[in-house]
This record gives sequence, C-alpha cells and structure tokens, in this order.
Amino acid sequence: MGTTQLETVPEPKYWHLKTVLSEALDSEFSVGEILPNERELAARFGVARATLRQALEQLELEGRLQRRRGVGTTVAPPRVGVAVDPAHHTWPGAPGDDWQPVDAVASRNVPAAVARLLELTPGEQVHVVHRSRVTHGQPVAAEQLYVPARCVPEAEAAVGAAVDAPARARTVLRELQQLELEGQDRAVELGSARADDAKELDRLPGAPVLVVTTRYFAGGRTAAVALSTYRADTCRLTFGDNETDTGVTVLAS
Amino acid sequence: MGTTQLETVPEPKYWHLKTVLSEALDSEFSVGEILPNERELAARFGVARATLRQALEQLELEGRLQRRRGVGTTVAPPRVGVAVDPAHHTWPGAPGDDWQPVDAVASRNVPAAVARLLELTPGEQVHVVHRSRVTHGQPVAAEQLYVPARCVPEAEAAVGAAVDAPARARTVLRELQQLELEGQDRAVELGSARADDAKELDRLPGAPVLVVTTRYFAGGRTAAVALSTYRADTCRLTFGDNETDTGVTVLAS
DNA sequence: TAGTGGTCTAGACCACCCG
DNA sequence: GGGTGGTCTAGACCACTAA
Repeated sequence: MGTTQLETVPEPKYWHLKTVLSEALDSEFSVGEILPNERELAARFGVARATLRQALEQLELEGRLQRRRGVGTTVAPPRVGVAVDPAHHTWPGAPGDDWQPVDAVASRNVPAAVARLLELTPGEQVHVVHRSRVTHGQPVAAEQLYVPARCVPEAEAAVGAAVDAPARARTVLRELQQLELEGQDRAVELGSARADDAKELDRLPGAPVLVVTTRYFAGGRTAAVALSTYRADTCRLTFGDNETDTGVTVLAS
Repeated sequence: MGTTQLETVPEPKYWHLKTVLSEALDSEFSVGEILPNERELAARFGVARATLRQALEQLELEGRLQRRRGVGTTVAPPRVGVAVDPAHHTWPGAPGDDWQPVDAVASRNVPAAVARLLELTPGEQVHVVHRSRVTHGQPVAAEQLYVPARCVPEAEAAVGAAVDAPARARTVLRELQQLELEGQDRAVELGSARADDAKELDRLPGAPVLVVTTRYFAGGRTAAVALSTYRADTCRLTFGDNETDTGVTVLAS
C-alpha cells in the first residue's frame, strides 16, 4: 500500500527519458538554448550514452532539437510551414514560385521510378534541372526536375552552350512554360537524404526527409517529374485552400 | 597504381552496408522473403550487430524492409498510395470517405496545438472522434478528430447515451455534416507514434509516422481539426488532380 | 587544441512469437 | 523452449567546430 508503485508495464528507458526531456524543453528551455552535452546528460540521468542518444534522436526527428557535430545540441524553433500545394496550377519557374534555379544537365540515366513515371524509352535523353528552396535564410529543400528532351527540343543547344549554371536551368524552365499545363499530381513520403542533397540541406547523409513527387501533365502525358527533398526536422508541408501560416506545429507524441 | 583504391573519403560502415543490402534486395530477394537474422547478417558482413542494425533501421525507414520482434526481417512490398487530398471538399464521415468510426468521447483536455487551432477557451468541452483507416486489409492510419462541443450542441446527449462506440462516433459526425463546410486546410509533418496509435497501427511506440493536420472551416472559423497519423514506412500520401494509383514508389536514396 | 556529436564494438538481457 | 528483434551497457576512436 504505502510502497511506491511497481512498474507493471516497464516502458523502455529511452522512451521515459524522451518524455522527461520533452517536458524539460517545454518548461525550462527556450528556443536556441544549448543543452548540456551528451556525456553529461547521460551521467545526470544515470544511463549509457547510447541510451540517451536514442532519446535525443527521437526528439530531433520530431523537430524539438537540433544537433550539430562539433557544436552541441540546441532547442529547435517551431517547424516552418512550407506551401507545397499549387497556389496556382503552373509550371515550375513561373513567377511567384519559391525555388532558385541552380543548374541543368542533360542525362540518360535517371532513377528507375522516374523513368517509369515519364514512360521513358531506355537511354532516352532527359534534362535534369536542379533547384533549391530557401526560407527564412535556411535551406529547406533541394529538387531535381526531370524533363524528357523531346518535350523541350530547343533547350539542348542552350544547355550545352557555355552560359552559367543558373542560366542553363532557366533556359529549360522557360521552354517548359511554353507548353500547356493540363494538371499536376503530388505524393509525399518519408525518405533519407542522399549524400548530395544532405550537403545542400546542411545535414548528414541519411537524415530523414520528406520527398514530394510532383507529376506535371501536358499533351496528354507526363511532361515532367519533380523530386523535391524537404528537411523533415524543420519543415511542415502545407496544402490546401488557406495557406496562412499560423506558425503552429502539431506533433504526434 | 595496381593497388586497390584507397578510401579517400571513408564513408561510415553502416552507410556502405545499407547500399550493399539495398542492391541485394533489388537483385536477390523478392517481396515477403525473409532475411537472415541480425546476428548472422552482422557476422557475414564482419560488423557489430549494432552497426548492422543501423543500416536495417534506415532501410526500414525507407519502406524497404519490415521487421517484427519474434518473427524476423522481411522484404517490404512497395508503399501503398493513400489519397489524402479532398476528393470532394466534404466533412469527415461523408459518403465515400475511407475511415471507420471507432469511438467518440467528450473531453476538456486536448493537445495545446489543437486548442490553439480551434481557438478554445481553457477547459472548453470538445468531442474527440476516433477513427481508423484500413487499406488492403492493413491498418494504415489512426485519427483523432476534435470538434468543439458548441459546434455540435446536440451530440452531447447522444455521446453520453449507452449506445455502442462506433454509433457514438457516427452521431457526432452526422451533426457535423449539417454545418456548411467553407473550406479545409492540410499540413504534413514527420512525427513519432504515440503508444496508443502505435498499437493500433501494429507498430512499436515511437515508430515514424506522417502526421496530417486537417482544419475544417465553417461559420467563419475553425469548426474541427483532425490529427491523422499514417505509418511512414508503408504509406505514400497522394494529393492532387489525378489520384490514379500507379503503385510506383520513389525514394530519396 | 579542447570539446562536441557521430560511429563502432562486444558483449548482455529482455519481450515477443511460434511450433 | 528456441529463435527473433528490441533495449542497454561501458567503453573506444573519429570527424568536425570554434576558440
């Protein structure tokens, strides 16, 4: 009776740790504040560092913490809402979109899934436009836009010419915009960042990302496919009528 | 010259392992096939079990593998496309939606973020409708729908009455559908499964999930908020005009 | 150069599933 | 009861950052 309650269903230590830390973050820390280092936190809670790290990893996944090698662990700001829905159904690069053209290259070697979506014949040439998206001064997404060469026949010469990289990208986008857009399609799924995307997003390879696959339809078929890779820790993707950013983050924990 | 190339930029072992395993999955395994157990795989690759597990975790995150305690690790089927966009902008529970009502309860204690979205006064009563979504016989999502009691004044008596649980849920939904829907709003972010959602989704607590926050507008304000929790390993959320499920999965790795 | 998080090891024990 | 994945430990070394 007077004894402390027994753990009838002992939850894992890291799970309990996560709860404790989460409450501490709410009450005792403010955004940007730096936490004690992992060795100290582990000692303070009386667990091995690996166990402590398991809790920190989950909190980082939920966007509560930010960890940087050589620097430390800080309290993350609320996730930023990023509009992904077609504000107006238009081509990439149209006025008002938030992406920066980076480069464009011609390639005959694209991911198998993209080749399927574009119904490419094996070895068919494709222009790959690389763009990046920045919000509040922070990189939030990297994108590869795949456009079959047959859809933008005049782009090839321009891409091969010795203009600077962003100009090459804009050339492809400009020609794409000449086509009549008949519709678009989106899917969101969880992935892990490729090495090059990770570098661009200022994360380590394998970091969790939200991958948005956009299909653009023109001429009765898929005229372009975009693979957009968003930082899952810092981004909330918004869709729908009301794109007012309330700055409110909702987590499932 | 004749030597094997040096690792100028030695990538982590688990990263290399992931690549090797991923290629093996493509070429030597078929969906549903069971892999050797972790101790054997670790021995085979000459690494510690923890390192091997780090690779497996990433592959599971990407939807390539499925691991079950007491059973083993199997090759996962391609992610299933789940339509999340408003096919037609309608209330939850309207004909044609894919959710099963489970229960409804009255509560005065809702997540802070939901309270903000609903502009609740402290302690204001809310009906919480619990629903679940099943596709291809597998549970893919769990949902909590929060409706301020003032928006559905007649539901209270019915929820209190001794009808069965799904009927309680349907009562709230029916009254909600009487209101005129003025619009909706969605956001997608990464989260980790709460213990109860995890159980319903047949996963362990903390499993990665895609959290969809939907706001329903009526009477000039937010009349309901839904928090839908989708299994991130098995689901691809689809939005947009063309909801034809091509069954194609695109990953960022 | 000192301090941080990231990777890795070689064990141990536990919770769960199935025959 | 035997085998699986899940949790946990107590170390070690490495890569990176900033003073």
